Amino acid sequence: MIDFERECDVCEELCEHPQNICLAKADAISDEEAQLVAETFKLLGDTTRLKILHALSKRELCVCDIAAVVQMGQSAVSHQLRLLRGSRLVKYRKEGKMVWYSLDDEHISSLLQQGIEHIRHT
Amino acid sequence: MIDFERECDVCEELCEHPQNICLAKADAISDEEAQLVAETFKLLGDTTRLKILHALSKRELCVCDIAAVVQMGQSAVSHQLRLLRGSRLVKYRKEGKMVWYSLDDEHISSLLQQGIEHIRHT
DNA sequence: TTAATACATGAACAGTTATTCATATGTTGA
DNA sequence: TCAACATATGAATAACTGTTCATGTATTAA
Repeated sequence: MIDFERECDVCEELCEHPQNICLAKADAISDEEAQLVAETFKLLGDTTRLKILHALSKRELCVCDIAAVVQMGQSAVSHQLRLLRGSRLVKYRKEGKMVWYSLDDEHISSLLQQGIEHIRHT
Repeated sequence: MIDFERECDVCEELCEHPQNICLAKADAISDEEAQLVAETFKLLGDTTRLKILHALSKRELCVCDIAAVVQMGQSAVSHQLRLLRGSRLVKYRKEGKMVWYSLDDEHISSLLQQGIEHIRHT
């Protein structure tokens, strides 16, 4: 139970609705969490990466196969894979000179699917 | 049933794995869909917008309340709201000189929640 | 060892994006 | 009609992002 009269430091003046603001602040996500979540969504927010992730959600692929599927240069794909690796959205295993990529968990696959469903129902 | 021997136009040379590529191409999302989905995720991929959407997922808020909650200028918030409006992630209703914003559907709220849960389990 | 292959990476560049500032629009109450 | 207020928006700018090109590393086979 929070005493909003005391808790809230922006509860005066103009159009602002103290109660709303205080309540909203009370259950806002932290800056750090917002940052992390945004970072994840940002990675999903690029056509190339989205196609890569979608392809990987179906099967494990090596880099040059990914490049063939998304029709991009190997370098461009490698750069994107580095970002995806960095945020643990994908994992990889080496086999000789090849590297096989796959999604790191099905959580991602589920997010992806939900995004697709969203645009299909709009 | 697809005849991959005939269907696939990139099934030769180097490291590429014809079967994988052809299968992946077969169930790839279209460029247009990928574009749309990416666009949605891109909107979720910014800290300011994410905070706005998260706040709106709890309750309807007017512009200056949003500005107070996310601690941004009114102008910055308005600009972001325009983007969110444009992709129908939020809806609004006017009441006198104020405008009240809320999420357009709970689909968004659910995506948001899933994103938050993702980073909490990593 | 050497050449070929698969992948990674740094630098550079072009395109995009988020914020700020100034100003415009529209509503309300005096 | 005017002043105050809530919101929207155009322009400018700084920061960021994605691709390409050149090159580097590691692995394999000859």
